[in-house]
Amino acid sequence: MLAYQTKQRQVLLHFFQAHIDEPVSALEMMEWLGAQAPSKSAIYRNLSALEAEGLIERVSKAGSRERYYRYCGADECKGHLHLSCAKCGKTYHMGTTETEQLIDRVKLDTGFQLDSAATVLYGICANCRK
Amino acid sequence: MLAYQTKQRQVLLHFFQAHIDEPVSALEMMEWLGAQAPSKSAIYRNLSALEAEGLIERVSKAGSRERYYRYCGADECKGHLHLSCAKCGKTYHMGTTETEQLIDRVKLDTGFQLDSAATVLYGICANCRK
DNA sequence: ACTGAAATTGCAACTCAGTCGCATTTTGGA
DNA sequence: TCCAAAATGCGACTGAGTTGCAATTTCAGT
Repeated sequence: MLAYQTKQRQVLLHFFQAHIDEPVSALEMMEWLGAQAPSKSAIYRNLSALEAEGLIERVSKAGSRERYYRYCGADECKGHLHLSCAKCGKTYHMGTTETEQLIDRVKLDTGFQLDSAATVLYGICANCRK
Repeated sequence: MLAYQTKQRQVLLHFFQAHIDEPVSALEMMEWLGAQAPSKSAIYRNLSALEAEGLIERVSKAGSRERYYRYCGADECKGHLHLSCAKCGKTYHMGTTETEQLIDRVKLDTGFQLDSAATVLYGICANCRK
């Protein structure tokens, strides 16, 4: 009933793990994987499945016609927040301590249990501000 | 060269203003606007233009084939953060004071200048947690 | 308010990312 | 090893979004 461990699924997961924090589209995966890429249908079906399982997450990409996904299953993505610079596009990581403090703050202020893996903070990074 | 004030553009902006914090797609707009809706091309072209101008923003909508946009130009959207509940889908507003404190915290911790209008915090709201 | 160039609209044809049906192959538990 | 459930690959299809172009609208300059 759920999630057979197929070669195609592995290929996609490995690709995501090799591109942590980098939003990727199905077409991009096909291009970079080349001959190793699963069939078009397998890719799209696996992306939907992985999204439903919460292993990857859809992210907005202004202007693009394609769907972009980001890997969220890695330990690197748990326990801290992501900061995405609107200017240079780079993704930064907030420290785990600071993240916990922020989550506690939000919970105290609003009663809201923040999901650090699903949330991305947008703004301008220190480099681009100066 | 930039942004004529056309009836079609107004209709879309008014629609967004009447649906603050509710992500909307082009097809939904057409359906709800009915006869008052601009042509398909005008809608899509205006959505792209408004996005480029920063008046609206694309948001992820899991599983959907359509593009969803959220209005960010309103004063209601400036100066405070949005909290989106992953369970019930409702959007909550963080108080302006709490938002400012949080922005300051992030800047101190990471040097990152948070854009409150562009950022949405995901998690579970107090109601859905109990 | 008249004029005209630039911007926008509406239509219809088109594009192409994503979906679907189905025969074939793979997976993993009994 | 056996086999039913699940996944793959192919190819045809769908439909959200795009584009070319003639007609219309906007708005600054007069």
